[in-house]
Amino acid sequence: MVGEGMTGERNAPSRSTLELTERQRIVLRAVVEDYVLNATPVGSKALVDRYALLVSSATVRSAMAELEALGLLSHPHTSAGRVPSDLGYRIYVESLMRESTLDRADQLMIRHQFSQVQLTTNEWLRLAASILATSTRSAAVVTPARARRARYGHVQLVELADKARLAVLVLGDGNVVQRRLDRASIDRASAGQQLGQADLDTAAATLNSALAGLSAPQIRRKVAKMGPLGAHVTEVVAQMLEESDSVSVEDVFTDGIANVLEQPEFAGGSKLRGVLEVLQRSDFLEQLVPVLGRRGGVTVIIGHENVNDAMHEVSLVFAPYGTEDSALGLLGVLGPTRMPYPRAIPTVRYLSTLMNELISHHPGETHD
Amino acid sequence: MVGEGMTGERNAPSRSTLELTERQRIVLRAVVEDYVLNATPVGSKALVDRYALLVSSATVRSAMAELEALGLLSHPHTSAGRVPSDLGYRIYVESLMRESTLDRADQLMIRHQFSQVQLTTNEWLRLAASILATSTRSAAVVTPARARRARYGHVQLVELADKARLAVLVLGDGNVVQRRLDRASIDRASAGQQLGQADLDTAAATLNSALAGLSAPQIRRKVAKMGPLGAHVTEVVAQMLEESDSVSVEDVFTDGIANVLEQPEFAGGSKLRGVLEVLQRSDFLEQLVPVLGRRGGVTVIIGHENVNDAMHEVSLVFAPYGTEDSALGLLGVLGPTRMPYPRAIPTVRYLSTLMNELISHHPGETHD
DNA sequence: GGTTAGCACTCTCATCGGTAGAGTGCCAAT
DNA sequence: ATTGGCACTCTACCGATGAGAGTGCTAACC
Repeated sequence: MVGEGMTGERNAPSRSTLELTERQRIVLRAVVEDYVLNATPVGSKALVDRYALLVSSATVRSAMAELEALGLLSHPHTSAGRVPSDLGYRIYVESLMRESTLDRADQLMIRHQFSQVQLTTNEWLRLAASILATSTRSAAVVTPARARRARYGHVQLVELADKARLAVLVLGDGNVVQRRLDRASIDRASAGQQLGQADLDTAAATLNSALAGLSAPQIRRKVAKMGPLGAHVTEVVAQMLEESDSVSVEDVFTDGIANVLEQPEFAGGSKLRGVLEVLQRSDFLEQLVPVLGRRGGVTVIIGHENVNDAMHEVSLVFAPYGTEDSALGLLGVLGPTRMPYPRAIPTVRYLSTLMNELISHHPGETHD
Repeated sequence: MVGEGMTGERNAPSRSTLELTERQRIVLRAVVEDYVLNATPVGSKALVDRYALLVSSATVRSAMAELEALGLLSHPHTSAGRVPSDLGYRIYVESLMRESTLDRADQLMIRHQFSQVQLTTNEWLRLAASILATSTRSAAVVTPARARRARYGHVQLVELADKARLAVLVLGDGNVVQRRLDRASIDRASAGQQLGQADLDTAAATLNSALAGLSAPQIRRKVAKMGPLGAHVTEVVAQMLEESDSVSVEDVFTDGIANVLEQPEFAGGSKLRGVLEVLQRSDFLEQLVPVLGRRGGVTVIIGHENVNDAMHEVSLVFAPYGTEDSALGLLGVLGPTRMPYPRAIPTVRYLSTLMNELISHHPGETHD
C-alpha cells in the first residue's frame, strides 16, 4: 500500500478536494499506464480496446473531458489523445496505482547479487545503483551513508615513502576520510625537529583519547589546548569533519544515465543537459537529505513539484536509508515523469531496507 | 610540435607511404578545421572563401578528389561537401595541426583554480575533470593515481561504535582503502575472547612491522606464519592489495558528458549509449593504462582506431600522469571524432604535467 | 439520466512533386 | 598546372494533399 510519506514536495492539492468517480479513476489509471507504456498520447478508442473497459469510447471521452477540467490530463492539441499532467501522475501514485511489493523472485535475485560481492561499502553502493538502474530502466543515484553530524572516531598519522604525512580519520559512523598534511606547517609545528612514525603514533594516541566522539565545533574549541603539532593536526581534523558534515557529491554513485537518455522525451538531448548538471552539483542532493530523512519511506517528486527548475521534466523516486541519528544515505531513481512508478517505488523501497540491513547488522545471514 | 607518442592505437599507415603535396596538406587541414568548427560537410567554394586559399575552387576540387582517393576524406553523397575520415584526422593530428602549448593565461587560470582548493586528492581529480570538460567541451575522465603494484604501507584496526571492526590500509603510494571485518571470522580467530581497541592496536603494530613495503603475493606467503587473528587480518589485507592492483572503476571521475551529448552527431541519443556503458566498465580503462603508461605523453585514439567497437564514433585524447614505478593515473577527454584536437591535446598535456607536480612534490609553490 | 452511435470538425503526420541551392566532375581554354 | 564554365546530381525545403486519429457535440436509446 501507499502509506504516508508519499506526498509530494510541494503542497499537493489535498485529496479531499478531489473526489473522483469510480469511472474517472479507472480512466485516469488506464491513461497513465498506457502512456507510461507507449509514450504516445492515448485516445478514447485505444483505451477501450486495450483495457477492456465495459463502456463505449464516447463515455470514456466524456470522462476524459472531466479529468482534463480537473487538471489531471492534458491535450497536446485538439485532435490528439490525452496525456497525464503532473497532477494526474500524483493522483495516480497516491491512490490509483496497484503497488505490489517486489516479487519474491526479484528480491532473492537482488539479495543474491549482494551476497556475492565482497564487503566493501563502495561496492555495495555501486551495486545498488546498478540494480536500481537496470531494474527500473531509469538513472539511479546512490549516496553513501553519512552521519548528519560527523563525529571523531579515530585518527592515524602515517608517514609515506616520500616523507609526506597523511592523516587518516575514521569517523564515528565508520566512514574514512584522508588528507595530506602540509609539509611546511608540520615542520613549523614540530619546530624543525625530525618526526618519525613513532612520534606520529604518540601524537595520534593523544588526540584519540582527547577527541573521541566529538563533533567539529567541539574539536575546534580544543585546538588551543594542544601542543603545537597537536594543535595543527586538530585543526586539520576539524576541517575534515566539517567537510563531512556537508554531503559531498564526491562519492555519489550514478548509473543508467543512458537509460533516460534513450527515452523519447529527451531525444533532443539538450533537455537533459540541465538535469545532468544539477545531478553533479552537490547542493541538489543536500537539499533532498533533510526532506527524505524526516519523512522516511519512499518519496516521489513529480515534474514541477521539484523546486529545481531544471528538474521540471523528470520525476524522482527516492528513499533514505540508515538511521537518522547515526548515518543517513540516499538512494533512488530519476526518470521522465512518464516513469514506471509501480515498478520504481517498490524497488527503491526494497533496496532502501536492504541497504539498511547491510549497514547496520551487516554480515548477518540474509534472512528477511 | 607533435612529438613521438602521438601515434595511434592500431598501426597507422606509416607516414612515408603518404607523401602529400603542399596543396593537399593545406586543403586537408582546412577541411578538418572547418568541419570541426561547423559540423557540416565542407565544399570547395566555401573553403576558398573562408580560408583565403589563393587558388580557385576547381583546383581545390581536384585536390579534394585526390585526398578522397587516398582515403583521407569522404563523401556523404554525390553533391555534398567533404568530411574527414578517421585517417584524415590522423594525418591532421600527426603533421598538419598547428599545435600550440596552452596560453600562458589559460595555464595561470588553471593553476589558480588548483591553488584555491584544499589538499584532498579527490578534489584535485574532480577539479581536473571539470577543467578538462569545460575547456575542451568534451567529456572528461580522470582516474586516481594508483601504484601498478600496490604495496603495504600501514594498517590500522578500528573498533566502531556498533562493535564492528574496520581495517584501514594505507598503501605505499598514499592511497587509503578500507574494509569492514567480518565479525564472525574475528570472533573465531580470537577464540571467543573479547578484543578491545588496545588488542587491535598491538595486532596492527605487529602487522605493520612484518608487512611494510610488501606486495600482495609476498603477503600471501606470510599468512601461515601469523597467529590466528593476525592470519585473518593478513588475509584480508592481501585481498585489499589485490583489488587495488586492478584499476577499479570505483572512483573514476567523469565530467561534461552533457557536452558531447549536445554534439549534433549524437543527437539521436542512442549512439552514445554504448559509449556510456563502456565508460562505466572498468576493463576499458584498464586496457588503456599499460598502453598510455608505456608510451608517455599524449595519446590520441581516433574513431575506428579504438579496439572497442562501441567507441568507433568517438575520439580519445589521453595522457598518463604520475610515474610508472610509483603511482600511475590517467586523464583525458572523450568527444566526437570531430574534436578540437589543437585545443584538447595541449590541455590534456598540461593537466597531466600539472597533476604530476601536485602528486609528487605537491605543496610546493606554484612555480612553472 | 447515464450511455451510446453518429457525425462534423480539427489537427497532425506522412507523402509527393517541384524547386532552389550547393556541390561535384569534367572539359576546354589559358 | 590552373581555371572558368557547364551539365549533372543530390539534398533540403516548401506547399499541397489526403489519410488517420481523435475530439466534442447532439440526438437517440434503454
